[in-house]
Amino acid sequence: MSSESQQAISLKKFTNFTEWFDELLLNARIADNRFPVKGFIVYLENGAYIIKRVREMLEEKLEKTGHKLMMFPLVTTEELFAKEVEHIKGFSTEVFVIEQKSEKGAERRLIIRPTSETIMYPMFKLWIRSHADLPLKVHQSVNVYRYETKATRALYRVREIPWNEAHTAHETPSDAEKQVKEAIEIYSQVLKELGISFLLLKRPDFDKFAGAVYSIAFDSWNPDGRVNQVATVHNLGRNFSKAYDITFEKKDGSRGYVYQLCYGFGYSRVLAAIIAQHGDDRGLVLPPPVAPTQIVIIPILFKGQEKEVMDYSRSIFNELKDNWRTVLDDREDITPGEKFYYWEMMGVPVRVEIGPKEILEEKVTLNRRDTLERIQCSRSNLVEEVKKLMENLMQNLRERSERMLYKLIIDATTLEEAAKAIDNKCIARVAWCSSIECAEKIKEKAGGEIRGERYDIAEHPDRPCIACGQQAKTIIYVARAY
RNA sequence: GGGGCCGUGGUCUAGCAUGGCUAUGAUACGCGGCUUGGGCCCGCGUGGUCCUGGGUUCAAAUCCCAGCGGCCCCA
Repeated sequence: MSSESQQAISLKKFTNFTEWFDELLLNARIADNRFPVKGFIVYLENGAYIIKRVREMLEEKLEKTGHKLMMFPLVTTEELFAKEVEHIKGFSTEVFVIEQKSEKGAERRLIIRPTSETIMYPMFKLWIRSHADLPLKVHQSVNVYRYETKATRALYRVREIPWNEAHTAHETPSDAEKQVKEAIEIYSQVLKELGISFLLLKRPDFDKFAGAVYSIAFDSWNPDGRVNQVATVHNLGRNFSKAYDITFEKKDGSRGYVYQLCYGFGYSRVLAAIIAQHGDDRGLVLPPPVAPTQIVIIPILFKGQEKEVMDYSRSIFNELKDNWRTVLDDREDITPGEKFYYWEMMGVPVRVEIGPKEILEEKVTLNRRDTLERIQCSRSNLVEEVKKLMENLMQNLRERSERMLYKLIIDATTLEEAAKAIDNKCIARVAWCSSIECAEKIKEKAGGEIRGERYDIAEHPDRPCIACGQQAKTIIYVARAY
């Protein structure tokens, strides 16, 4: 299929993203945003299923690399929360607080986690005694709570955030550096298996995680041009271990503070990225690994041949159901055409159509959701064909999304060009001298935020700073963001 | 943080400017019939705190104020 016709299919997604997305969330049973508290949403069966699958994919990789699953409390205290100065500065305005009054009138305030450093690290202090206890790697998939002051947005900016957070402690800076690489590899793998393309960016200093030495972020592209931060990896250095007094005895008998990392993977934002990057104007297009239904069988029932078609459909169903999540849509009150539209909305990767023609020729007709192509397939090698088709579809989703990412990146040499690119829902790639003054100027004139420089590859500036014209130090990406 | 637009059966929507009839239509849903290779058609039926609260008025979905919620723009 040509890129022009692919574009045509996805017109509304690009021209009116918000409406397209919000309608789809409800129609495709992903989430219901009508819960009466701002920023809190209900995950419907398909959204909840996809998140569950993503969680399984991620947790499997975390546990294979030695991260232990634990479950920490929801709350911390004001005292614990305040220990790391930068951290409390970054989060104090957006925490939810439980005010608790005892019968005697004593008051106590508990902080609901906006992230779990201040909950885990007091425990790390108890657990870590010597180098033999290191590295310590733990993770949990939980909701965290942030009182967003900006407008909230279903999946993208919520106040109850489902994510996985991992926290590690290490002996040396180089061990910590290695851990950064491992974390990035794990997240990259999961996103790759979902076909989500992203920019791996080192955030500028002024935008790093509160309390981190530096922050790496995964920014996925979005049809409306606003990048979607789906995951982050933070090297905390010894900022937290000093605040929480997490020390260990080294091999030489001396004591030192541990080096720490924390990294998080946002399930609702990854769900949003799956929908936004792969979906088209007919609805969801789901990567097979996470699709609640991977194959739907639509019998085409002509009068007088109902039994033959249903029998054939059932036997095809039996051949497929052990390998894939398969549904036989035998509803009798709606037409096949209506079923086609319905299951396309739901993003089912492969549709099998079975009518009198297929029975006559011992075939089935397959229809792939990504390109909407029909493929004839003989019954004898059905399972093999479907397997190939699923792999092919997954690869196409991945490549298609990546092509779009690179299409959206526009090199800009002037602030006007950058502003134009961002206005056109693109990501501007510009040279920057690294000064705060120029960062502010870029934000003001170009209308986007500095998201950072590439972490996965080294990009050397071949032109002066876009804002001041002086020697540039780095190539950065500028975009609007969620 | 500042500004703007908006809120009507499950969903989308007309009505609101200029207050006044049983709140419009589509879709969805239920029952029956007819059909079935891309949303078919016919009949009958169900479904409403017009976001919430207060105010103005003989009378409020409509005008005013506040709150809640959604969307957009700016910082």
